[in-house]
Amino acid sequence: MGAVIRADAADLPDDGAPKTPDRLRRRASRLLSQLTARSDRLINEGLAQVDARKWHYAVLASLQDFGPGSQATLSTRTGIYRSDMVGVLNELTERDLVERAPDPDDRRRNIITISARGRRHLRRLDKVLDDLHDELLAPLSPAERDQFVRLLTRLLDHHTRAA
Amino acid sequence: MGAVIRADAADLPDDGAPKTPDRLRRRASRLLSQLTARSDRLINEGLAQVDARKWHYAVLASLQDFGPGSQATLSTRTGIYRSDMVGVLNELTERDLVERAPDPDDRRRNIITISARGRRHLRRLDKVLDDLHDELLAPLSPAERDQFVRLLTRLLDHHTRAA
DNA sequence: CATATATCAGGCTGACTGATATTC
DNA sequence: CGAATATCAGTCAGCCTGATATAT
Repeated sequence: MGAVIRADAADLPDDGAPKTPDRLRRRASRLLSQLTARSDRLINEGLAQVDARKWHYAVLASLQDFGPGSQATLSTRTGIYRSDMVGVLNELTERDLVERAPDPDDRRRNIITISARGRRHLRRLDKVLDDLHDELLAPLSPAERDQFVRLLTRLLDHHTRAA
Repeated sequence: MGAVIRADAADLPDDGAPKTPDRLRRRASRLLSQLTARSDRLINEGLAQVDARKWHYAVLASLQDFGPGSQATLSTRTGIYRSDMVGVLNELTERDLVERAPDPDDRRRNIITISARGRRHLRRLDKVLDDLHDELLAPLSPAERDQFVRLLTRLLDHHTRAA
């Protein structure tokens, strides 16, 4: 056999294709959104089993760790949009996990307080979330999980401050 | 002064609150979804300036790197849902970036092919995306960016195979 | 007056489900 | 017949904008 005839696309003038065609798999933005989709589904399904949603956790933990606050305060603390906060608090008050009372000093505000039931519920949610995150981060060693969280935090901080 | 009176919440019996109240900031799932929101916005806005969306990139890159394929094939290659693929391909054909032709061998199928214009457009998109990812990953060193991508990939692989 | 707060109505994107007609 | 394909209709959550009424 003489010279091999090479006619496949890989030998045509490079028209922008990388040698290893994994640009689709290596784009951080794509990895992020795909992984987040899985993560969200995992967390949502897990929390649904204890009649909760991730917003519930965010609000309850914020109240427990930083004390009562107005809806606007909670909004910035949790990252939930002010317009979506109403619905979340409706769900939480329905379940008697928080109390929503008008602020006597500033009657524009509501003051949101966590209830005893809310504190109990929060402890439960923290356990559930620990397990779910164990599942989410299963392939990583403890050190790698730390590293991962640190990298995410640095990126997020950069993009929240810069905004 | 005798014994200090400690009455603030930090000294009450621990009711589930960690000593450092950063559970909200440390949950990988929350970091992921918040960072992804920023990332998606960044990418979408950047691509919008060249009349593109991220699905466009996914389809074009998949065609360029793996060759023509049916819509079902593209769907699995890109992660775009079969039901959403129709609309994406409509946008791409409108712009003459791909061609959609019935498969003579199996008339259920359409065969999607990238056009010369599509290849040019893809090169442009790759440059735009390089810049956008530079912005997205700005706070990380090259080694850290690699590490980040590797961690994301391992997690995503784990959760896609397991599914 | 401008500002802040809570609320409501709605848009847009992305992920996903289910049904249907056509073809294999 | 069952299975695959492309298409369409529509749900749902998350993020976000804008308007409004009320109070500061």
